[in-house]
Amino acid sequence: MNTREKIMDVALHMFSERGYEAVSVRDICGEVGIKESTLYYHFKNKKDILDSLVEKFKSHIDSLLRHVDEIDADPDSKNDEDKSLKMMDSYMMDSYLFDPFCNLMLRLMMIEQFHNEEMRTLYEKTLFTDPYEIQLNVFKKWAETGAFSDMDIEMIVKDYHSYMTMLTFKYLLNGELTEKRKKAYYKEVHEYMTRRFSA
Amino acid sequence: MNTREKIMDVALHMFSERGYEAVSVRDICGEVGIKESTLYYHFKNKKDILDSLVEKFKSHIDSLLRHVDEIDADPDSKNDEDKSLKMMDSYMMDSYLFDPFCNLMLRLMMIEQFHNEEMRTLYEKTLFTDPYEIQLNVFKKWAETGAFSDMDIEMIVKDYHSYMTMLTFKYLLNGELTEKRKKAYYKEVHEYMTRRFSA
Amino acid sequence: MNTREKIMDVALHMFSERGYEAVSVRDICGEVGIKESTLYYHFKNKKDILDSLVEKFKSHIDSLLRHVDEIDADPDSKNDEDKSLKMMDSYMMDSYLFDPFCNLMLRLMMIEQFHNEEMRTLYEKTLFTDPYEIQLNVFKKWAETGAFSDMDIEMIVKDYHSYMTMLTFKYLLNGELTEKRKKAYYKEVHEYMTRRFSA
Amino acid sequence: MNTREKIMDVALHMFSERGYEAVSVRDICGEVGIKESTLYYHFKNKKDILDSLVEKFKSHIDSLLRHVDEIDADPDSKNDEDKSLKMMDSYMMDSYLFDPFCNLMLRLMMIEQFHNEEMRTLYEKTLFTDPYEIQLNVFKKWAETGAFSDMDIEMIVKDYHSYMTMLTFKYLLNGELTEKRKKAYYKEVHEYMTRRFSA
DNA sequence: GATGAATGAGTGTTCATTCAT
DNA sequence: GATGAATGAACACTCATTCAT
Repeated sequence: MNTREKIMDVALHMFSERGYEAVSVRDICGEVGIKESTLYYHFKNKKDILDSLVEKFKSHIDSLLRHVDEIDADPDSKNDEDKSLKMMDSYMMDSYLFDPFCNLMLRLMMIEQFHNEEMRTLYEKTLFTDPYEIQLNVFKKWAETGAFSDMDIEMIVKDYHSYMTMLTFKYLLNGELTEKRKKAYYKEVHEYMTRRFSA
Repeated sequence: MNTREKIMDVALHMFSERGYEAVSVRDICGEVGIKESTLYYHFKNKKDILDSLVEKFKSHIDSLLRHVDEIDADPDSKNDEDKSLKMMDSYMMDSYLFDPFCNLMLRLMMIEQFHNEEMRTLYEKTLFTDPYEIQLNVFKKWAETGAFSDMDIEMIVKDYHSYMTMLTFKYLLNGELTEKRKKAYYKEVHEYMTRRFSA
Repeated sequence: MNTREKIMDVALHMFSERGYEAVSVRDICGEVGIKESTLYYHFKNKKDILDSLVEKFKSHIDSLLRHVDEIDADPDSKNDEDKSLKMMDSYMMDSYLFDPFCNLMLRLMMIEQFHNEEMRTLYEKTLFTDPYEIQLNVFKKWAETGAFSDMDIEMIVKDYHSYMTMLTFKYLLNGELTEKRKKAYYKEVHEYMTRRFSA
Repeated sequence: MNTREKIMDVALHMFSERGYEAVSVRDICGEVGIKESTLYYHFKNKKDILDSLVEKFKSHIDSLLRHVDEIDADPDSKNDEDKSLKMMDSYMMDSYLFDPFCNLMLRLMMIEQFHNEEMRTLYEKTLFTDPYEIQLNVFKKWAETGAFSDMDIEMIVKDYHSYMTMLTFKYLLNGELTEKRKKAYYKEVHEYMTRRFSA
């Protein structure tokens, strides 16, 4: 990890805990182990660090969304209930929420959304709009296997989406992201899946 | 509204939008229309404003929880499906979330919870623990009318709780709390209630 | 002299010697004997000090120009060659150029005029336009005594004006304004006056 | 123009507009199109750029003064009133004042003279002492043609000198050196020459 | 109740300069 | 010849706070 990456890493950890404004350039540099003047060789100003993080996050989720489409298009996944479930889990958990970078970005967005229009847009898209869209697609594929009728899909997805969203806020965007919290989240997800879709 | 109350009001609006640290004593005084030295007549220091807000919030929700118990204990509400539903609505909407003071406090807690233990505790209690507890009680009372079997209650409450929580984050703790967002929230609540509990 | 006036005084001395940009707020405060934060109680920012100086200078020369008009209108000064001469001297020396505040402001304007439109306008007005105008008026009054024909006035004033301007730049806006330089200026003025207008 | 010359050229333009201290090494390099570290290959430090400019200026005026002497010594120019006039014009206009390099150096000296002894010495010499000396010599040569008596020379030169000095400050060391200003200067010079010396 | 004046510590940022490559 | 990366010192300015009035 070069200096520029180190700065972004440290900054994200601090921003996502205390908020952008409350973190000083001094704080970041102290943790990275460089002088403040050095930071300004790598970034135009403090805002530029935030912008770079947002840019990185955007390309992260772009490649993620592309990846999700590819999985959907995978012929092997058809007629396979299990795979669909795994896709959904893995989509939510591994990529958006469990990935350290994305998880911290989501926290940062939660903090900043109240006074930063760009952050709010991204926050809504990332936590509400995109997940619902993806989940809807997954369930539609699943329905093609005859698992449930088309008529029920919207309701099923809405329930599923709200349950996952609640768990996300409760376990993954709250306190530190410990293994314990991840497990608790994982356990509740599977309880829900079993209750609703197995048997 | 006297000066002390004005300070708290202005501070809350600013804190809940930009976070405690990012708001300066200067900002608050400028908006209130007093000199900074005057603020220190009314509050020991900046932290004291935050503490006073938290104290006010705590007594707010205490009286609220007492109020909820009273309603539950109201003999007229028994055997009355409709009233139970209204209680639930009114609990969520009028008190916790629609009340301007509480809504702003919840936003502040969302922002501060990541680095302030006291705020996190309050945040979890107010948005996850307490609501679930209350909702569980309401559904238990409702079940006594024979509306649904005891076995289903936990699942029903969990689904209900997650749906309301998701809607809260999506509509009431996101952007400015406009009438439009309130209406959208209200509409989705009623759609859910109808789908699940009527007929 | 209160703190605000002290700041302006010290700032002017420094600005007029090293230029506005080259003088730091630290420099000024160090000389005044206050902390930098105190300066910002009295002035909005560094530029505000400069603006206040310019404002003070403008009202200075405004009252000066009014004063000059009054002298012109003084009935006792008519038909009195000597008085006219003294008026001219006193106008140039006592007010614009010898007055410590104005002299330093002129130096500051000399320095800043090359990159500051407002300063350039003031510089041209104060050193070229206004003096010529005043001198022309004085000579016109003088001509009414029959001292010289109307036809010659323009030439006489132009010569006089250029001589005084040169002496100003050579003696009063060059190096420190010492008594020695004042005397040298004074001497050359009188040599010129004698050569041109006596006998 | 090689890099070293480019740096000096850009630096002079900036120094003469905003003053030495107010111009940063960054500013210069940005305009030249090199990195700051590169500048230190060509110059020891920032001061070295200024010193090099001063050195260049000194050799400029040295060769200029030699050139003036040569013209004086030119046998063809004797007994030729017109040529004398042209000499004077060309001395003032073409060399010292109209030449872009010298003009900018004079501006820089005007700015720096108040706090830099070396600059002040050069400023006085270049704008007051040398011109007067040269003008005196020119008029002496001219007087040898019988154009005017020796007794008047000093007065004539003083008047001429002060007029030219005033015009220099008014037109050539004020604002940007545009063609318009050059023309205005030129016109006033010729008006003066005609008024004083023709017919 | 409120304010004018002050302050030490801290804010983000720019400065001229160095040095290995 | 030129640059990428770094730095200590300085920059203008804001911070929460104090205290006499």
